[in-house]
Amino acid sequence: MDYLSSLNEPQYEGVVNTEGPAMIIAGAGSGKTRVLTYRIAYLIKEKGIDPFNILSLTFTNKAAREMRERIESVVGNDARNLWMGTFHSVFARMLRAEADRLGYPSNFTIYDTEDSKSLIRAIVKDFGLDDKVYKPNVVLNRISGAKNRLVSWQEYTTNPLYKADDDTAMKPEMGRLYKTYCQRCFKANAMDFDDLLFNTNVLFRDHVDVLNKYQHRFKYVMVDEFQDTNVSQYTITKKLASVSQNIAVVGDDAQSIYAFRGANIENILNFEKDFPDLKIIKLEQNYRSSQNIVNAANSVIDMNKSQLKKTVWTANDEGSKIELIKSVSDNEEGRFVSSAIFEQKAQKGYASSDFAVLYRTNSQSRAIEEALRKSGIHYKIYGGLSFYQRKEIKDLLAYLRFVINTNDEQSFRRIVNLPKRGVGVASVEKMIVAAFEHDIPLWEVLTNVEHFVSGRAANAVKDFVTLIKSFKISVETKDAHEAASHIAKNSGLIKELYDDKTIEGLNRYENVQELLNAIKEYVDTPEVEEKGIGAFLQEVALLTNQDNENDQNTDFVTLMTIHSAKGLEFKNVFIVGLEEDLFPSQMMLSSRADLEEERRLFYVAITRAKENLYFSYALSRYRYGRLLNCEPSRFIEEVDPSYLKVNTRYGSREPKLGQSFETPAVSSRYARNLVQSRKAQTKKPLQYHKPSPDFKPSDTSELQEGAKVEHPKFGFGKVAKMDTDGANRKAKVIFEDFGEKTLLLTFAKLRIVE
DNA sequence: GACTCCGATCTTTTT
DNA sequence: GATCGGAGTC
Repeated sequence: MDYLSSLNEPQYEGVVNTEGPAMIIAGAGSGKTRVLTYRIAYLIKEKGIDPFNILSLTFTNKAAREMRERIESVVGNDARNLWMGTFHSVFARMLRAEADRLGYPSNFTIYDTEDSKSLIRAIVKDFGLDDKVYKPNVVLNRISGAKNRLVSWQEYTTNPLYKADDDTAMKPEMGRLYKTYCQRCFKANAMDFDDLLFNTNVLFRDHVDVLNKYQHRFKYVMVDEFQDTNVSQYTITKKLASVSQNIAVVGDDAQSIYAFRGANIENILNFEKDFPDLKIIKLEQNYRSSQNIVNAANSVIDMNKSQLKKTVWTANDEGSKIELIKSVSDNEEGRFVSSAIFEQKAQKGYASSDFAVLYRTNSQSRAIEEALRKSGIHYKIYGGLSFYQRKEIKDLLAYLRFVINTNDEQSFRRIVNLPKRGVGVASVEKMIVAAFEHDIPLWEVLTNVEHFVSGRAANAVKDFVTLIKSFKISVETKDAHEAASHIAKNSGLIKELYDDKTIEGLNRYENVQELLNAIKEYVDTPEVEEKGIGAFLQEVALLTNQDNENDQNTDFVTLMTIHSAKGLEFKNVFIVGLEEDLFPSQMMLSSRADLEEERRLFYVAITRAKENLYFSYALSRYRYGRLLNCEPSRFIEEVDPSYLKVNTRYGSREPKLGQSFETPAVSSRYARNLVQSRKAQTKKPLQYHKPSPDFKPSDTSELQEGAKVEHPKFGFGKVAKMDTDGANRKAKVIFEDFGEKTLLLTFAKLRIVE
């Protein structure tokens, strides 16, 4: 019990109140991770609960790993059987076991965001829609938003509310895209990230016996960062806990910064409704930061209307005031930050690792990075492209994925002509369309390719199929590392990279070797029971950034976005780029709710600091290759001036405190500059047809072959062939200027000329 | 089918 | 400024 003695009163309550529903509202720096880990340790050690019956959910792999380590340090080996992980990894595992209930094979592929977007791009093209209107990003966000709110495509396409919404947004085909996207994922035996949660909900809804099984298995459920859960995630946990009622959620509404990806603060209110016997525990004492920092943070978050009542306080020293640094340019800002770090290290004996520079967008790291490098201060940038998103890594993984699941459309597209074997885009489209038209698996098309594609391409595909078949054999007989090495070598990927003697080529070659090493490491891990490629892919699909911990030098300044700094703390923190339109972000200013999310982000940034905090802004900054004028952020003046002081050592002119900066509501100099520079861009050649002045789409239900039609974008053409694909009627039209196009008549706006 | 050039786009992020 | 996809050319 000695580990419990270090807790304060509410923390102790949070640990020992294990029976019945509990909500722990944990202010910044109040020791919430500690409460969660001790709670699990308490369950195992003091209450004798089998770790097998405990489920603990987090949002990042890193958080899960850290928590597991901390629990292991208290309870030892018992922690091994805990179900602990991210929502996605835990329920992906569950779905693999129960996949047949949903009509999926257990070796289903997980599509990452890139796969999803590329599939959407393909569908938009198939439908003959304008990809300027239906941007992959926008479409995916819409689909993702629907799934996260548990709106199926069936509901989406029948509920007039969504239709009306999409019509106003001038995107009337969104429902169709959603439907087709789901169907094609299903056909490819693939789930995207949102499906992992959505389908878990479907599983629990339609298969009560499965739900029952897991309800009885998970007698204790815990959710970290509860403010970041979306409806889909919340519904899963609610259902799992509805029998035992032993559910504890931990979160802080003031630190909710992921609404943009579907997180729903309302869950906190719903939780009180769904579990009326709820015990609410508030952790309000901050152990992390100085009084000045805590007070300044409070003064900022008080500006937000929507928040739960909570008073974060600290018994720590008053500390020094926040220093405000003003610079002329982003480069000067970088120099000021690096010299401030240099001075502080020399004067106060800080290490480099005591400093963090936090910014709103990844692109801001450039100026800081340059300055630090010139001063010889070690630094590490977090974020940006992760190892598993690199092209060469995705290529090899696509081979592995395709060998495991030969209906994986996205992997197929990636590798069928890599290295070049003479299969062009046209043939690929033909084969994928054929799989749909005949309603057969993609692999069946490939093994009978001569019926669908002719000539050289067909022979190339035959060789490809033979190659994949040989890979299948090696996957069945070898462990993951041997099989992956075999595939990397015999696919020709390695050779292609090896032959590329440029620096980037060398890098790519090394990256592939590194991936193979990682697979070797995976195979050699004693706890891993399944050593095959399939098992490895399951692991890796849900992995992302913060993996490579093979850094020897541990003394470095941390550079990261505020989003990735959540959950971390540093002695000294610089918040840079405090400029209107950058932070708060221009994109976020369209609604009050969004401004409040930006403000919470600012709050998160402030509360990372333990001892010293610096605000910095520049009067000009390069963005998108253009030098733009900047105005100080409204957030600076929202901080109570009594906690601020101007740093007079830096900056050419003194910024004034307590005086309104006159921040414009929405449109600002940046926006104006951008609009003007867009206008100034040179003439854009008119490529597409201009519809006739009397253009009005005709009723195409009676459209005949041979009819002459006008398309608003492609101009005049003649209908060559009519076709049906399920419920969809298609017309193959040969346009005078744009050649052959297949149009979906349900969408295409056509005027029948004669 | 492969290569090259042009131009549109660009938040935050985890999975 | 850098990247990526599409269109145009051989």
